[in-house]
Amino acid sequence: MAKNTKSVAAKTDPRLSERDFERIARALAEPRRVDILKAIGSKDTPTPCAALLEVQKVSPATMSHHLKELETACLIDVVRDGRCVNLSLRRDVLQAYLDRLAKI
Amino acid sequence: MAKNTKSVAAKTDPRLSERDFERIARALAEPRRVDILKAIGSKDTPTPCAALLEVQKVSPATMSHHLKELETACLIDVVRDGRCVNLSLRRDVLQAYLDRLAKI
DNA sequence: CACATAGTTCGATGGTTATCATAATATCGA
DNA sequence: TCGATATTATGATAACCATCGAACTATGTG
Repeated sequence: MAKNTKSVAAKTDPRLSERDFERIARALAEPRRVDILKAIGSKDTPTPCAALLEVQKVSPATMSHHLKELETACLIDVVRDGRCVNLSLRRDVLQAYLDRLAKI
Repeated sequence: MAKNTKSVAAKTDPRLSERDFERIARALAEPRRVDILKAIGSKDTPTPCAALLEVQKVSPATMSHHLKELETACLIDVVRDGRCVNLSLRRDVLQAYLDRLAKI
């Protein structure tokens, strides 16, 4: 997982590779993942995975799958804290994606 | 096809329904369709379908399929002129999608 | 009318993926 | 250490979708 994370540059002004760009587009193509992003982005503090499960009606396995997709697309940061996992939105990456699309 | 086209408001400041939003996201998830959009958007004048086929290495059937997806997502306007079909990018819809994503 | 040209539709095929149940892993508290 | 909690990995299933060839429609040209 670290392999793909590295393909996006540092937190400020990330340059998206073609692969990053495609991954982000595919990640955003699933409404459920957009909902998850919205939930994560609505708070300033990292969102616990468990909190997402209370809102989204999916199994933990499915949630884990979606979170991995979002992480692979570099759209979220994933930080483990004991048993819990906290998610935060990478607004810089989202913005980089929007900037790229706007150039069409 | 007209049914879905109507769900997007007039050319200025289109309001995207949830369905529109999801359709656009799915349309953009396919790199080939993004390439097609780029080609269409790179000119100020409508792009003939045949011109796209010269660049994109897909069969006419596949091209037709992708164009339909883009049209259904309201991302392009399709105008028939005799035997030819001319495509133009709906920048207002693309921008509406970007605006919506930026609110996450 | 006969033929060519430009796209579309249909059906089939192979690949991708969303979903879940179950099992596994990891961490914390008693 | 034992059991509970949180998440992840695995394997299976079903739905979705990109692609193409072949048949079809519509339009222009001789």
